[in-house]
Amino acid sequence: MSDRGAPATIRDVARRAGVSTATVSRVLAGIGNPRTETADAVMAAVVALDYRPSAVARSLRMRRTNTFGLIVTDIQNPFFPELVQAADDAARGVGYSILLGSAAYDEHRAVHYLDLMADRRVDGMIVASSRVSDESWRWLAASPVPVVVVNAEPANVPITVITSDNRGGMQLAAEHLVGLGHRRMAYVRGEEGITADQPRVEGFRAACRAAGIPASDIVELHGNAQFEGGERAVAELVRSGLDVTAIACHNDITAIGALRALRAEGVRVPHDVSVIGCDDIAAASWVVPSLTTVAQQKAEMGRMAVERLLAMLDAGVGGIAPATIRVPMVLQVRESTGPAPTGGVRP
Amino acid sequence: MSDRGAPATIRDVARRAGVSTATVSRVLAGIGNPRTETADAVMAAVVALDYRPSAVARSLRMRRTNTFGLIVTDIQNPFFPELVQAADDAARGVGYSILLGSAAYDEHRAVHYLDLMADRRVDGMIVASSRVSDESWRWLAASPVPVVVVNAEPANVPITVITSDNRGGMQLAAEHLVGLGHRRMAYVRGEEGITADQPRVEGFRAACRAAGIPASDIVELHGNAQFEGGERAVAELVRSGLDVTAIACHNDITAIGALRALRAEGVRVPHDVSVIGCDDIAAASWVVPSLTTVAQQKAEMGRMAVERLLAMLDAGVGGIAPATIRVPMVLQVRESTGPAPTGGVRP
DNA sequence: ATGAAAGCGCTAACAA
DNA sequence: TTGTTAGCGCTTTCAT
Repeated sequence: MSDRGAPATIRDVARRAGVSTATVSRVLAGIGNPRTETADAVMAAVVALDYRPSAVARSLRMRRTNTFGLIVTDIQNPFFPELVQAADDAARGVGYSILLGSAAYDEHRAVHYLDLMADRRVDGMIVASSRVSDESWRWLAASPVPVVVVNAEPANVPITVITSDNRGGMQLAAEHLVGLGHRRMAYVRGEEGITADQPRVEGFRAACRAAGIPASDIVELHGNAQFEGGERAVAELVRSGLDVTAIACHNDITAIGALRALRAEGVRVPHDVSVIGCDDIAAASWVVPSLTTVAQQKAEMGRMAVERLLAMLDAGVGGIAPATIRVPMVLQVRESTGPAPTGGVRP
Repeated sequence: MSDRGAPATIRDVARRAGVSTATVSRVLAGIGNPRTETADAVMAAVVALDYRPSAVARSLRMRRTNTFGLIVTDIQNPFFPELVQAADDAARGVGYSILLGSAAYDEHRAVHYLDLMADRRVDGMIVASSRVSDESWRWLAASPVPVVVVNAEPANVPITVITSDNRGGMQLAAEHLVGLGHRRMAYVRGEEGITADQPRVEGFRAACRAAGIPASDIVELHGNAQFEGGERAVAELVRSGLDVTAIACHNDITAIGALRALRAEGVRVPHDVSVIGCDDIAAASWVVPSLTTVAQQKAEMGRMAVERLLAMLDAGVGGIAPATIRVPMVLQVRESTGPAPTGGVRP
């Protein structure tokens, strides 16, 4: 066998096969026309020694690591795992791996991973985190390694961005509700300053306006993009006696919090009030009633990010100009939305 | 500035500072007593060139990568992200990074990552996936790099294992239900062959037996550790008219499926029937009623796995004997369990 | 078709 | 205190 402490090196293989290291390298890479005899000897030695070429040494020599860095806002946020999986699939398919960093909503950690990935000489980076300082965005944009930003939109920085069409998505949501006859509605916003917050609420309002609904008929509530935020905001709304027939939420987690608050207050969904979310996380189809939502195409975005990176690598320096790609969202109708009741909230 | 194509190397720094590369290396590593003058010159050059030591070159030279591989069954399964985050936190704290692989329930992919991580010369591996062949387990156990297995129990292989006390956990669940007066109960099992399935159902039955409940009062149903499995199994149970006052489920996702089926059939939880899950995923507190469950200490396990790896590294070859560490589970009482009704399922 | 040798960027003896 | 030098394991000219 092999494993006597240190792993076998290419020299061990060469010696055992009675050839030079160059030949071993060539045979393994499928370069040139080695004599069958030679190739066989090499392969035999490889098997006998359980030889695995060191990716470390190869990276040093080749000046590429075949690795992409991927930084996400928070791997515990159910939005990200699907993106990560898709990116990894796409990368694996072309011989790349993903080095993952979860910033856990902390800017310092995001910076830590930025540094880490630079140190590790990743061949490209995907930054799917909005918790990044302007300074870091500029640093990234100026970096010689290809960078793709996902679901964040650094202002005034020339960098490639792939993002869901948040505005268009929430327009879809509003149109869906309006189509069901809703006119007096509430909108629970996400956290202040979060990238998607502004475009989403704007899209919602724009579609309402287009439908002839006065802006004053839309009441804005403040959530925090978390379960508790949605729960609290909607509980207060109900207790304050405001009568709306539909509630749109910044994201699914907020909407699920809203569902719970409505349930607690004895408001039936969708009979009395309709609820719509955004993102389409797994739990959206688990809750009762299951949540109508506008889905982000997470897998698609993960795949696109990797493909873009590969294209940039392929094109070399300055080959591909930074662009912003807006991925459409798609309406996912489930049980939590229905026709507007003719009376008020509590018939 | 710096970024003129290739990143600065230690030689660039040395030249600019007017010293040798060895001195740069020492100053940066804080070794020896460099003259202030020298140190200053080096640091100045480092800053000027935005020099970042190449982790690749360092790894080659040091024969360690400061990286741990972590393979999970499926990053999209809500159980894993918390484990991953905790492992990463623990690793980062001591200068290590985590190279993540999500096997997506596919044995081939698991093997792919095993190979990948061996090629990358990770300093240790955490395998949190039960979808690994016996052959791979043996290969891992024989590997010179430290390995810790999480939540899987390879048979007859000397390897370090950290696992939740599944048996004890489900005993807690049974005791909780029995304490509430339940005697006729159902248990929805997980997928056949899944590691935790057997111990969990055994623990449940053992506690029931200890409470004097005849085995025939416990009806076993077959799920698949997914939402649909729980939903289907429980829907059939209700329609077949079997009257139980409590349903224990292999995991939370199954239990959430069960909740939905009960709701659809008009069975009230916990008034008519109590439901208890296992794992404690985030969605357990989002559903209505929120789910009583037995929590796995995922973060704790992630942390322990890294600590163990570090200890093994520290101890050197054969320093620490393989052991199986069983982490206790903890009962998390929420809304889905309550006193057994005096009548049958439908009062 | 194959081998010798240089070198990727770093660290660690060993010298001075 | 600092410099010189020899690799770590691989790929790739350039010879042969």
